[in-house]
Amino acid sequence: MKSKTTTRYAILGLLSIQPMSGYDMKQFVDMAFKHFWSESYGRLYPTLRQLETEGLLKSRVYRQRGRPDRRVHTITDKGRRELTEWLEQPASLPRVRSDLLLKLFFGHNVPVPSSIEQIRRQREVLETVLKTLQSYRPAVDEGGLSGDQRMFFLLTIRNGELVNKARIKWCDEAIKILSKHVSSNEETPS
Amino acid sequence: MKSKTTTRYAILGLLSIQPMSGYDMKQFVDMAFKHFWSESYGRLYPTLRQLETEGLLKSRVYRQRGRPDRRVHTITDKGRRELTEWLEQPASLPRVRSDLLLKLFFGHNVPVPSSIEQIRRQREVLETVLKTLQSYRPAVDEGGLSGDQRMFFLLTIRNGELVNKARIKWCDEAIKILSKHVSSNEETPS
DNA sequence: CGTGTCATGTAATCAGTTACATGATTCA
DNA sequence: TGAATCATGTAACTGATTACATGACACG
Repeated sequence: MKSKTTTRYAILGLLSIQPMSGYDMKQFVDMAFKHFWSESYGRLYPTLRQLETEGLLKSRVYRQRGRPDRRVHTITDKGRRELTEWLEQPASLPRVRSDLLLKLFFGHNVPVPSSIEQIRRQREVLETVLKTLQSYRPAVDEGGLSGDQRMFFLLTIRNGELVNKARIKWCDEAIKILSKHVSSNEETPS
Repeated sequence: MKSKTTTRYAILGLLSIQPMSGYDMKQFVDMAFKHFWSESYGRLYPTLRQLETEGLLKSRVYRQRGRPDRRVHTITDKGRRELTEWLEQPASLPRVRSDLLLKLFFGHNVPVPSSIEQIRRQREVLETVLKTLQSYRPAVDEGGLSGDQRMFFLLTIRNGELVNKARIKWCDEAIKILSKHVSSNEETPS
């Protein structure tokens, strides 16, 4: 009874690029996939062991001087087959959870400036996210990636750019609308 | 040891609009919050009982002819206080999981037209999501909502519009880039 | 001398979905 | 007659994070 979690395929996908340790994967996901995916050690390591017993990858431990051992994983042919099979399956819609929108929807319970402040804070964070994302571009262009891999990487970055720009634009619109609402209520106080 | 899940506040927020049954909440969330939140009965009903024992809401069962009993919940003052307290806390960034972008990133394992097809399929779904979202606008304008509630509702819809339009725009860009890539490889076959 | 990085892993917990049970009524 | 809607609820499960343990070394 093996459940086919997406973590399995994230791992196999990463190994289809190059051999890696669990630690490497975590670093990579936290950087390159930050705007659309995440993995924790708590899922990564057990899943790696599981994939090895299934024969989808093999691993070897490398001893290092002054550093902990490194277990480097390599994808097998069987692993590649299972990966491409998954890649051909239709993708689902992105799953989104936004407590900001939840809070905004219930904004009638709180002074309007409080909602404005929420959005303003979020806008700031989104701005830094966007900048971080854009800072990867040169590295991707120069880094020793194959032509295809470069293209796919840039496409995911582009997705983050467009979506985050849309979010920021929404913040600006929302702040404007809410601010008008505040000042129009100042003109006619109770 | 009570964990303060967001489901708690989603429930309290809904009850701050009007008294509701668990079933009502599910309907409402599936409609109005679809693009940024979800709740299942499996979490809704137990959390409702929990909130009642904590005194944040009270409930009454209404018998109906030919239909199951309805348990209607009303928020208490204590509930309102806890809700507004949460509303003032800074919101986090939206959590996103997109297996489409994951698959695209690993696209080098699969023929490029397969990736194009993935994006084309997703584009179609996004288009219907967007249309559904926009179809709510008139109902929100006419529906018997207070001025504030109407504004907050429209703001969340607007968010869905902008973000989904950005996603669709990205699909178009990505399809174009990948298609060019395919035809340029046709010109110089191996 | 304390903090951070490298590195793997487990246990506990939290978060969230799915499947099932019940049962009357409405609609095609 | 069979499916869909209304309505509540539980049990089982999957999915995912957090906290902790270990330990050498580098950096300020």
